[in-house]
Amino acid sequence: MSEDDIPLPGEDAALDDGVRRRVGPRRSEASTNAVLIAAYNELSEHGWRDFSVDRVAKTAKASKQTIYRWWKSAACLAVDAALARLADKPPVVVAPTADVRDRIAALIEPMLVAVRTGDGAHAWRGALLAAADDGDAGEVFRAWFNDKVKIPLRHILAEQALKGTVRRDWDIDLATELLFGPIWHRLIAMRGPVPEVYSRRLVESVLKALAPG
Amino acid sequence: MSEDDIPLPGEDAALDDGVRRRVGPRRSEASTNAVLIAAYNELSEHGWRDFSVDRVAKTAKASKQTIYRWWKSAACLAVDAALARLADKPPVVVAPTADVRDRIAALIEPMLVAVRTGDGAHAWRGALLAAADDGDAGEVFRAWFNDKVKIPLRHILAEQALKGTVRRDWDIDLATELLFGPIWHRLIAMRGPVPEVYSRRLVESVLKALAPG
Amino acid sequence: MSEDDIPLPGEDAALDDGVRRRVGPRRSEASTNAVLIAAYNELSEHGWRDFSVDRVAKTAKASKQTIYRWWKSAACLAVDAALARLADKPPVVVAPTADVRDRIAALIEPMLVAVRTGDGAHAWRGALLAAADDGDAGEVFRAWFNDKVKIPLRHILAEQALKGTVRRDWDIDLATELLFGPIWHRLIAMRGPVPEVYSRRLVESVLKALAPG
Amino acid sequence: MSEDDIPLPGEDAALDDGVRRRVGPRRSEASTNAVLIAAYNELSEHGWRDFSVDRVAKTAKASKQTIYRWWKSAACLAVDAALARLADKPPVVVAPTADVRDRIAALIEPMLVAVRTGDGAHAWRGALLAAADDGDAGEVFRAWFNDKVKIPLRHILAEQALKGTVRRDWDIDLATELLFGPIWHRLIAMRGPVPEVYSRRLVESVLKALAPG
DNA sequence: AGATAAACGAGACGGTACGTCACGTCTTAGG
DNA sequence: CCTAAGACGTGACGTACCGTCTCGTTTATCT
Repeated sequence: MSEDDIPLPGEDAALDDGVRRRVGPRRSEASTNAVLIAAYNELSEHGWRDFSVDRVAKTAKASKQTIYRWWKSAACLAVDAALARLADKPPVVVAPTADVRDRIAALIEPMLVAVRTGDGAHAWRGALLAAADDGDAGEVFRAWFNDKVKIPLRHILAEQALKGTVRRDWDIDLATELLFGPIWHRLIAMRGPVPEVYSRRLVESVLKALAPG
Repeated sequence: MSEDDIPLPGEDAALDDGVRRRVGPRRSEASTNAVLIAAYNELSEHGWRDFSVDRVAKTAKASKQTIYRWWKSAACLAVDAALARLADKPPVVVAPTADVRDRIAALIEPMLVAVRTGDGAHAWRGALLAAADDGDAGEVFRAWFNDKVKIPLRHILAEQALKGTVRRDWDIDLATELLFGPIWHRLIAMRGPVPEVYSRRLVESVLKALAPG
Repeated sequence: MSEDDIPLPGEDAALDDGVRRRVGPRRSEASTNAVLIAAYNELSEHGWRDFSVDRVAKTAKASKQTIYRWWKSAACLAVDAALARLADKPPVVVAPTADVRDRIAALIEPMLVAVRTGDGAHAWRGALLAAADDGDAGEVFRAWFNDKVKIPLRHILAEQALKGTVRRDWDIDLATELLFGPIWHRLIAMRGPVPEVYSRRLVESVLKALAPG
Repeated sequence: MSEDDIPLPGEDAALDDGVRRRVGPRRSEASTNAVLIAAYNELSEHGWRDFSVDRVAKTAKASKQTIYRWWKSAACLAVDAALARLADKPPVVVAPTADVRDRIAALIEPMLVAVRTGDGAHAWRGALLAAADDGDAGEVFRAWFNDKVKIPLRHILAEQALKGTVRRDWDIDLATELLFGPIWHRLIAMRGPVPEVYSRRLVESVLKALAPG
């Protein structure tokens, strides 16, 4: 969300000639980070319905103006905060030659790790609710989901279909739903944590559902 | 939620002998219904985060006190409103001798029908978010879910396990997650409607995941 | 207030002939007293603005219906409660042949005694405010004031005017104001208690203001 | 009340050196005035018990938050509103060499003028009740009373005592009570207006009570 | 002895207001 | 031009009372 509007310091917009584009200070990285961290904690402590921008501003020692300048809505901030926390972790790298089960598991692993702890579950539940409540926030979430899950999964399944381990009329929507739906069920509908040894089962059920024949 | 506290008029608590129960006016059925309907509409129009008890009270021509008297929280009211709407519809009846696929489909059909329309999807999305946000509301939802889905499904799967069409170590949690998770994914994460021809696919993936061998 | 509407038990309305007047139970004396006491305490604890009929009903174990049946408004109840407490005390009796100073002092003494204690001051302040706020309650108070103060004082002053110790054009309003105004000033404007040795001073200033010449 | 907390625009706090005091917007003068006027009207229309901050906010087009930010309580606002109205009028100026009767009369004249009209009487009755009901509001009123009445009167009486027209053991409390008590009696206890030609009589009774001998 | 009617306790009801909190916008002064 | 601070109008929160009402019980009088 935020990164799309105005470049963070460092990754300044390319200016073709010597013409100056903007004067004055750029977006403050310190402030941005403080807000994201405060928002994440706000989510994990107060959930989505009681998520308060006022409180985030106060704990981040940022002004509300600053928050509203860079995020469209509280919901966008909430989703951004959860995604930013996810992006902080080192990515799970799996060789393209690895077992298909491991490669699919790598797509859900980061989220599963994130919601393992109580705080993480609370925060992610809140972010999900924000994405469900608000159109813009929903788009932010779905853009991430498309990028990090749907497209990679599509590649994997296309490959497997060629190898014959996946039926020819495989459906990417069915696959993603079977992979993530159970997580949402645990997180949202059951309001519980997501158990540790879980990813294998999810991968298994996807592969069974997509198995040829 | 509401029905548990004080009986609605008509379904008065059985009194064995002449023992007096309560004096004074009973809970107003008209008011209860008006509130439930108004809450349902509020959910479908404003979603969960902007769900306003003030507005519900105003449109139902009820006082907020009356609402808070009978529902623990706005979230409980939201969930109750969605469940009440569901309970209004004639239940899907399937003979115990029917095909297992039809019997399982009957468990998800009411919800699928409810979220088919735009309003229904909005309202149920809101109710789900409410159940996710609030502990009490979550319990109301899970009690319903247990009653109407989990227990019936357990019966069916136990039967099938005896027949050998379902593996012996079947897991009721896996089954419910595979049945409903995809619906939550569509409704919450994708913020979209749930497609018409869907229930067969859900049933199929469950049966595949639970198939013996 | 209350006594005017329906007779208390015992002082039943005279019925000329054998014609039936009313059936059923009469006004409950126990309930009436409990309400008056509870109202007095309510006044002394919560003042007038936070005087709550609900609370009075609860502490008197009376129903609100019963209260509203016998008193026009909360203000009337408040004034009635204070006056009833005053009427409980044995009246100050002074012989008509006593010194004029003592006879006038006897008119203010009961009130001065009542507001000597902290509770009494609170309660009477509340009752005064109620009488000031509400027309009906004001009438109740003024009726009492007229009965117990103004008329007796008028008698005394008329006598004294004949004797020549009071100017011929004496003004009953001036007299009552000088007698009670200072009490209101202490009670209302200064929010304080009324000092012990006070009545002599009040009487003195009245007599000085009304002295002939 | 209000003026003490944060300076109104214009009367900014003196800053000795270049030290910064506060950033951000200052208290809105327009809003303050609108609230005071609305509160005065609210008092005169609804009295004290039915004084509604909601209504004041609505008619002043101000938010309740703004009201509670600058006034401790509804009672404080009520007293402030009446005092502000009084302060608007040009003060009654009397030369220190004028007749003592006129100088004392000047102390009660503004209030007498204020309560001459029906609206004024209603509003001031309300303000008095507010000051009687609430400790903080009482202090605001008494501070004003001390400033504008008690201290000036003390000066006058001290002078007169030296001249011998007032007894040596004069009592400032007795004096103020005799001056204002009758006004409260009319306003509060009798719920009536205060008659036009009144101030002379009040002054007279004070001087008589304090006369030497 | 019923039957009748009123008073009672309890408390639900539609309202209004409370005092607080958060929203998103706007204003000020510093860097 | 960004930032922190924070005042502003708007409106919702959950609670407390208002005065009216509806219950089922109790009590007193009349047939």
